[in-house]
Amino acid sequence: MLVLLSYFMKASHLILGTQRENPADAEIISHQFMIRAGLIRQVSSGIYNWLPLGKKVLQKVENIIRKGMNDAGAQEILMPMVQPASLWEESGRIDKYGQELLVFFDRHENKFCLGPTHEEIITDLCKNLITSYKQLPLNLYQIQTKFRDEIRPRFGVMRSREFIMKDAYSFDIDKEGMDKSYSIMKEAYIQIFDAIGLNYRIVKADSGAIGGSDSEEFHVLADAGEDLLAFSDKSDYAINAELLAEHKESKNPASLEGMPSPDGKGLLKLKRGIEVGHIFKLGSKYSEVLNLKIQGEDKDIYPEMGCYGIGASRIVAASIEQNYDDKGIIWPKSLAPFEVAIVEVNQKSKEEIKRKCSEIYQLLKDNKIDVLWDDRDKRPGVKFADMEVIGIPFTIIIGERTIETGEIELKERQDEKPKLVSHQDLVSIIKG
RNA sequence: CGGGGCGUGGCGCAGUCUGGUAGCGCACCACACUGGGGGUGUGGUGGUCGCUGGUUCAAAUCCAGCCGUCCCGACCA
Repeated sequence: MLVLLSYFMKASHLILGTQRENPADAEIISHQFMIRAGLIRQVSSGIYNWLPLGKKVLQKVENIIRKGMNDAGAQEILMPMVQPASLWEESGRIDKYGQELLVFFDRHENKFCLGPTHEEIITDLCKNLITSYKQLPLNLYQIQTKFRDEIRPRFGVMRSREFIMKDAYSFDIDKEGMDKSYSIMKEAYIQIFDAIGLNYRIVKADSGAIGGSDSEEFHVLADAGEDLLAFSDKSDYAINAELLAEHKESKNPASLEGMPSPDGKGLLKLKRGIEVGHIFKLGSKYSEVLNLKIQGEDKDIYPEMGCYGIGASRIVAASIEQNYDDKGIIWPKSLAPFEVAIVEVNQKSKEEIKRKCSEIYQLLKDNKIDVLWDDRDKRPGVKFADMEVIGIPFTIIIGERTIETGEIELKERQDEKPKLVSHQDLVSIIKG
């Protein structure tokens, strides 16, 4: 019996955690809907619990990233969240990161910090792991919780202190190799963000505190974005507006609108974006300062490194900022916590309704479709509203109206009314 | 760190000015009705009013200090 219950993904057994009212302290859309749809609950400023539905979405993001990285030849590892501060002293970044680095002491009075990023750890790891140039090129990545003690965390998981990030690090014998690793990662990122299915852009970026030369950012376009991006209306020139403003000296980014594009083609247009990915060429900065030296063909070399981040938890919020309506979240199919919901209407009056739900549920399961069966003893309006705020792409409605006809009512998230489809077509329509 | 809010059951709020038995809506539990867009009724559960100290016969309410949290700014991915 227990096996049977857990096998069925029924709403009556699932912690949905939906709320009818907006929490008072959530300002932006994604934060409001993430709480109302039962994805997250706040623990402390910039620190969140991920509830079952939120965790499911997050896992979908992670798996798309994982596949893209593996396909590109990167190897997954897991590094510790707790790092000895001595490594940060060695790299000289303990001061540069400053208060954003959360420092503490263990019982032996040794100084540690919570990892905001892992250049130090991975470089140190490779000192023992990589001994010959023949092992290069190499790309190692992890998907893990990061902690940055933000001055002002805000907007839910958009700018939180604790967040889930994929970070990858490449090692090459020379600059040409690094350039190649960088382009492979850029290509992998394009595949990953295409697979997620959000509207995004790649822009030139500032390499900031991470250091290094070339760097590009991947932005999900959304009005709530914290970054301003500048595009040429005639070419594919695109840059983080803040960086361009710096080059132009003391211009504020918003004033760039309508100015000539620096590549000489067309005029600049501005759009807001949420940074969800960032790729850097680091060079030998970290390998030198942390003394990662490996044997080359004829002499020792410091590997040329690159690092590549994707904000997994931020993507969840960014997706919502880009796709929502007054009823709630609208997920792309790639991220939806369930692909389809079955809403059981008027369930008490007829035994056939329950039987029909069970039959459809089984059909979908057999076709590997991720389905939620809303079997709760609630009024239809409540169920519809919940499925809509959660943002499930399809809803199948099973009730007295169609129980006799054999047809199935299928409603897409953004449609007002359901369509009647045949039993045979159901699976192919949902699979799209 | 500067400026501005807010802290009262899980959520949204009233009550604070003017001290006198902690309230409302939603959610939750039970029963009945209801049953295709957040339904109705009856009866319930649940709160040291952020914390500490002070004033007072009496403090959610007045005073002081502290803490938490949100927004704007500086900063940052």
